[in-house]
Amino acid sequence: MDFKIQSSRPIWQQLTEQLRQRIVTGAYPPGSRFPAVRELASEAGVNPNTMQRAMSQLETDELVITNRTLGRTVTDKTEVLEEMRKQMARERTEEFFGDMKALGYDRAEAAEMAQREKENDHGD
Amino acid sequence: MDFKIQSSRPIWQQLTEQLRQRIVTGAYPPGSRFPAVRELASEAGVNPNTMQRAMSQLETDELVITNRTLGRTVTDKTEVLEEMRKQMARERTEEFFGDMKALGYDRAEAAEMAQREKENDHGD
DNA sequence: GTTACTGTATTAGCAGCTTAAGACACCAAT
DNA sequence: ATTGGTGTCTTAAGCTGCTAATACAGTAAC
Repeated sequence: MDFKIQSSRPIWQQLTEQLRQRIVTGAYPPGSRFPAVRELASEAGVNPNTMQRAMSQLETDELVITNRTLGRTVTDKTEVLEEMRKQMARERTEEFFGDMKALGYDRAEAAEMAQREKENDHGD
Repeated sequence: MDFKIQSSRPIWQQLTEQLRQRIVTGAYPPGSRFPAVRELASEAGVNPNTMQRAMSQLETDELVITNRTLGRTVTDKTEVLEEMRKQMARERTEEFFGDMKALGYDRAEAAEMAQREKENDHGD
């Protein structure tokens, strides 16, 4: 799974979001070693400074623990991870309702649309 | 309904989106006079140049017609408006599925989550 | 003709994001 | 002791977005 960057938003914010997703979905297993700044910067094709800024946010979320000279480790508190994952899903869903409301669809109509569209295979 | 601006994205893009939403939902009725650049800039609290940039996008969408010195008019093609509204709704729904997929939810689980969350009243 | 309102264009300056190129302190392995 | 890998910090440069202030051309009302 590559990093997907679009130009309209700050890169470091997009990287933070996608790193968060990788962690809560187990792409970087709980308790395991987290990749180095320079390594992920190379993978994403961005400057190490930019990746550094993205990573520093993960600490605030308590998703990683930083040992100044030893690298980072993914948290091993699986309850925190699962709770964060559910919370992010709820936020996305509320954003969806909010966007649909701006288009004139109430919550029931929005949910119905999701039910209808889920069948249409938009496989990448 | 006020304009809602967040700092992380270009203001003119956010304004364009919200103007589009207003038009397709009939907040500015089909065929009616569209507000002036300086007027909407004042309402949104942004520079006229920024609002100008946002409005110029609406012309590409054929949602407004610009008469160089007479102001702008909302299109009277209601079929275009309704089709655009449905298209925007489908796009939002697909974005929702995409975001949820990144969190480990397939399309069925995402739709189910929308069904479950739609009852919770998050009234503003 | 004068006034007031349109959209549009120009110039300048400021702030934030990103990159580039380093440098430093700390730790582990050899 | 040396080497290599950590996170972190600094400085400079370039780009884009946004604001501010101003100007211009066309139209309508009087």
